Amino acid sequence: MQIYNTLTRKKEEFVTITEGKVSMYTCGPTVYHYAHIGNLRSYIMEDVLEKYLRYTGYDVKRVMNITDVGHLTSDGDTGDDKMLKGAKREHKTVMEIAKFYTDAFFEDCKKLNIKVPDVVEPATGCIDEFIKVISALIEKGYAYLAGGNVYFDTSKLEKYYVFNDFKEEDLAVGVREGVEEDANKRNKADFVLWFTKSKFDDQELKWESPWGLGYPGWHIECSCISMKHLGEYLDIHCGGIDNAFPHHTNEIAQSEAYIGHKWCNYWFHVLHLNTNSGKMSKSSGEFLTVSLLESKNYDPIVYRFFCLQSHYRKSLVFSYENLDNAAAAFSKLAAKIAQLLSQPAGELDREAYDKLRSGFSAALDNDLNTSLAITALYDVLKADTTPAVKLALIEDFDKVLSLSLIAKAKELNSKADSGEELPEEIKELAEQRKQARKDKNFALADELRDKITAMGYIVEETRQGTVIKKK
RNA sequence: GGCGCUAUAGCCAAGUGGUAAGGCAUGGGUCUGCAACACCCUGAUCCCCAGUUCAAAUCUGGGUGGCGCCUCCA
Repeated sequence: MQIYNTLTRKKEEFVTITEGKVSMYTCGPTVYHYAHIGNLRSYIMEDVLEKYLRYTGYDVKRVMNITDVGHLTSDGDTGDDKMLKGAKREHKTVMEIAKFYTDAFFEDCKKLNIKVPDVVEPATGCIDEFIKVISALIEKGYAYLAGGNVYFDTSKLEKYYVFNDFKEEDLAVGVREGVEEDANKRNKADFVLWFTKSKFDDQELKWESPWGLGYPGWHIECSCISMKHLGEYLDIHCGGIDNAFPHHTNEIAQSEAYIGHKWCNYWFHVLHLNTNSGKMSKSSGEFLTVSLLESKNYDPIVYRFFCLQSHYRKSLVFSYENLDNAAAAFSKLAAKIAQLLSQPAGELDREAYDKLRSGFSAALDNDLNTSLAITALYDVLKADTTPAVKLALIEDFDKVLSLSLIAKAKELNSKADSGEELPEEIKELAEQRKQARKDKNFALADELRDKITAMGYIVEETRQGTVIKKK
């Protein structure tokens, strides 16, 4: 499979360190608030990547962290730990907040058919690891103490800016509001490994360390958690594009300084979901969550479908118009499959099956082109072959796409068949309407249809007669 | 200011040198008491300029617009 590697800025053949095995690390969520659907776009695309790797036969071990410490400032916030702020906002303790939003995150994942990674590790569970790695970095001369904090010395590296051709003097320090230059740093690009002193001193979570009571810097957690579970050699590291610098750059710096050799071969970055006014964030604009979409009667899977229709390396604009577009396409797909299910299945033609399947693989082999993979799905539906072949392929594709298409189709069919389960009241109205139509009293028939619709049911005339189903 | 990504029909989007896939929406039609469903038909020379080539949406150079990052936002 070909995959774009941010490290080389090229599409490359994906070759793993150990044949047949993939070690995969994903930057997990911060758990001081709900994830918004832009965050979730990354997790959806990474889920597709993981599932496709498995689909092609790899044995994948995937690790994800949960950031429950160390997020200090944020867009809009001018102080306070974000976790602490969340805790204050909701009158809960920091760990309760973390637990609450971690659960909420995985709830969202479940609704979006995102598989839970093999290992999920909260940062607060790995403090000893952090201390061990930071100590070693100091010993090796890659880190120094200043003003009570431990800093990583980026000048000790041959190449620090691995993703961008930044020149140190071009970095605009403090472009972001609320970010000030730290006078303790020897070099502009140095970053904190361990805090004991910061401008945000009302930290609730602090741990003992050789450098005093404090808490870890933001970047160290991903390096340590990854190495703890996946060892010193990593095949692929995933995350949102905004993490490339400085987060991932710093991860590479500290990891490779620690282990003394190249750490990760492939870097997979998902571009942002934007609104008309720019990047979606937790603090500006409408806070778009999965539950908000649900409250507007969107099936969460429709959002997954929406993401899949685009490519992970393209920024995608979210609007309700675009989501409606996806919703319409999705329900048409489900309806087509529902039709297939009610037909005689016929023979499973192996040749036709293999040919159509190869179209799907070719799409995903090419840098995870999900948009083309969806087209491959449409090709299956249009193909001149038996329902048996089509359904088998749809089921096969769904191991990767995870759109639950067959289940949705079955649901449609069962709704259509479940005339018996309609409330008496509805059945009564339907009977009256049937009689009205027989009498050619269409005004009354329409009135009755409106009544049934108002009660939450849909009335349709099909070739098999009138069908009433729940909305 | 620096660095990077990107620009194809109303919208999502494929395309990696040989004369523009697919989906949604729109419009027209078949079916229907009507509506919906379903089915059929329907649209762009690819941001602009210059160049390379027999041939460019695809390569090169220069513009313009959008997005991201620049030290704790996926």
